[in-house]
Amino acid sequence: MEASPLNEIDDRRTIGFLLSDVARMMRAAFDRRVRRLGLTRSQWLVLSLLHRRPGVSQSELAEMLEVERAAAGRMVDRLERRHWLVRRPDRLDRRINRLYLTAEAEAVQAEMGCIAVELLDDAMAGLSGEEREALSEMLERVKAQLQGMAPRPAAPAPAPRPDLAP
Amino acid sequence: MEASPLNEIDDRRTIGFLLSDVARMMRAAFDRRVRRLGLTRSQWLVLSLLHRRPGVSQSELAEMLEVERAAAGRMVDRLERRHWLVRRPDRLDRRINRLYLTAEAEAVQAEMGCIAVELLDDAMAGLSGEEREALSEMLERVKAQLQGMAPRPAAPAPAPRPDLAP
DNA sequence: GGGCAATGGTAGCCTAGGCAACAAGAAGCC
DNA sequence: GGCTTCTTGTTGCCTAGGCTACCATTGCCC
Repeated sequence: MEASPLNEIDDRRTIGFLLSDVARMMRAAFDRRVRRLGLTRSQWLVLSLLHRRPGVSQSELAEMLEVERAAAGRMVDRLERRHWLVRRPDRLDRRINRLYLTAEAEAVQAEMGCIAVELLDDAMAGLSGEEREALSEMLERVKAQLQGMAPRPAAPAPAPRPDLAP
Repeated sequence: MEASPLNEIDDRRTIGFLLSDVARMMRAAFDRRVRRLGLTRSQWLVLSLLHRRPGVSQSELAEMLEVERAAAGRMVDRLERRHWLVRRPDRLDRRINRLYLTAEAEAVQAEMGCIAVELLDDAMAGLSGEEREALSEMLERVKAQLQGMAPRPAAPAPAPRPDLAP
């Protein structure tokens, strides 16, 4: 690290900036490719999630997206306003909204998935298979580290992911 | 029946999601650590840039941040409103605003730099030096690839101007 | 039963960024 | 000179997300 030519900007080369740059550029590229469908990357993420788990609640959605409940709620607002999904009250617990895709959303969802895969392939074109493997493995480690640094809301439950099927 | 043998896309493990997750978490962690100073990560980025290049124009700033001019302009608005920087008109070109840090900003800038380095160190704690090197090298390659895919302002124009010169 | 804590969802305010349209100014070209 | 074109910056509208405070409902515990 002492070897870094610190005199000027090593800055933008720093992993932190690189990470945020790459993430932003990927989101932008995705949004650009799918704008004609009237959706964004984040919205597609919700759709694809709901496709595989119809009926989740907003809180569950938020947790799966790793996002605040408020943000998830607003996302649902936007998607509902455009008829990509519907909220339906839970029978037993009147606090809960259960979320279901509309037919059109189901139709579009798959197409978006293809686009996502294509984009990822394009973006990773410069990396070999092994490198991609290594990259995602390292990113997972970094993510785990960051999760450990996050402000744990309550219980630091170590392995609370047994089975969520009711 | 939490999908383990699921042929569906690995979802959250996919490099794309990992990237955006990690980037978001790093930004969040940074913001959390420096909120007491009244700044965010993005704002600090501007400050540190202006520290080393006082007098840049907004367009130059936008370019260095790799962000739209509008976004940069609003960032400058916020920072000016809180007296972290000042706009000063260029003598020769009345379109241009030149940007300069205030004294307080200069003072804070360094401290934030330390926090950034600390955070990065924490986040990367699980990676060896070589791995960090490899990671940033790969990210740079991905970024270059994405830049190549971006809508180049110059060339790709399909000549939407059917020659209006008489 | 009744009270209190936890949970689910919403609304308000904030930063951050994209895209598009525009005004003012500067530059280039007759 | 004047006309056209490019640049710089701003504004408006949009998504996206964080944080806080708040309401309604549920559950828990006594």
